[in-house]
Amino acid sequence: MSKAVRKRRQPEEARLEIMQVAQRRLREIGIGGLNVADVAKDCGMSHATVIHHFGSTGGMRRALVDHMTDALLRDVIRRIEESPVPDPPAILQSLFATLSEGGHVKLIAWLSLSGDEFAADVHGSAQIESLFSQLVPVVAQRLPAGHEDRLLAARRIVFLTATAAMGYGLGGETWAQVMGLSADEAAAFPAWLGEQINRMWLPEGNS
Amino acid sequence: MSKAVRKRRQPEEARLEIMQVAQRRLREIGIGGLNVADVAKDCGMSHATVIHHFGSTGGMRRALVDHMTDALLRDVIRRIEESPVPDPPAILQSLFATLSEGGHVKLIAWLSLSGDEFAADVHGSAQIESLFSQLVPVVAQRLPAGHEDRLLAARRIVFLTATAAMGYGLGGETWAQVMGLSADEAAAFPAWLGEQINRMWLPEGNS
DNA sequence: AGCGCTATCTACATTTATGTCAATAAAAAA
DNA sequence: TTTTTTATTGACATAAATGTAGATAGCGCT
Repeated sequence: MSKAVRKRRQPEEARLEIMQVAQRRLREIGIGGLNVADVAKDCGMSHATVIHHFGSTGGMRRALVDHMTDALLRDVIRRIEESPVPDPPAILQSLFATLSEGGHVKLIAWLSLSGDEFAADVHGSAQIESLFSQLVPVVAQRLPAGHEDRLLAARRIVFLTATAAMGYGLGGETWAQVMGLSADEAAAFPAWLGEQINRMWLPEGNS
Repeated sequence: MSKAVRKRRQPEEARLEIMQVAQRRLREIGIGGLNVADVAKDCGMSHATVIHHFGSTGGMRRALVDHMTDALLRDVIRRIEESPVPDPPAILQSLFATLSEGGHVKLIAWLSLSGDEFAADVHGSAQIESLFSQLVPVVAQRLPAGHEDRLLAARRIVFLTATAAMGYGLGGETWAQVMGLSADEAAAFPAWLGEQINRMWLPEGNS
């Protein structure tokens, strides 16, 4: 056995690479892919190095939750901010697209299946709360006077968008297949949902 | 150490008890709760017994996927069948409630995070496909002529109900909190969604 | 060039999880 | 009762994952 050539990184670099590899493995392999040995191998380093940087396997996983939470947050914020300012339909479509994207849904699913393992880790909620507290009024402004409580209605619309996006990202293909939607039709679902939400901007009544 | 008093069960009984305990552990502890040693301890038996009945840890987990898939299927079918026959809103509310319920969402999340581990295990899809192929027309019949393709619209409505339910069950509380919905308001979300879907039965147009 | 720091490595130790086996006991059958 | 069957068990064996420690080598600094 010849001695391995060492690739020495800056600590931040190494941590980042490990996080990226781990995230990819969570997406492609699942939770079973998150052991130090295999993550390290994928990074081309020894598992001792991973432990050096994160202290333990649990440390690595907690760091990954943080990393992915930050990424989710950043994506939501970025996609919302770069959309034309007062255009709720576009904003909601962005939100849907962002949340249903593979990696983010895996994070949510992982958290929901991890018991209390990462209980204290939903930090950043302050940031995202302030984001939504800005977003909700924008949506509310477009609602007609017919709604008795426009703020509540806006919250519900955003909430619907978020839940549908997560469900869509989680088991969308499977359920689409089961209930007879073609792949194309399933892919068109977000746009259709957008239209339906648009209809909520119309006055209520006329049964 | 006194010898343990053995409780001898019928094999079916033992398997069922193990499945129930494992299912509860998946709900309450997460994937980490699905090792033979701890499941066995919760059942009050030795881990060798669990292996005797399922062959291996993987065997136990595969059996659990089957067990929970069957339960999901049974619940969906039962709740739909016991609702007043041609009442789409009630049926969709039932579907939502069933799918968003804790245990079932955990199954879906687990499958989505398990890579190919249970690839060949979505059996029963024949049953559930036939179920939805009956359900969709019932929904479609209530749609107004305004819809160019009522069957497609019905599929989308059912699909929306299913995806929203899963997202709601998966991360509902968290997102509700983040976007400023009170617990009560979040709990009222399914009913609100039902109303919105009802509005889809109204004629389109009048922008 | 020489020095210090530390990221990285290999090799080992430890812990945890899984799987095996022969003995045993509970229940059914004879 | 005796026999047969097999669910159950404890003790052991093995495998897999995690963690530890000392040595080393890459890189910045002087």
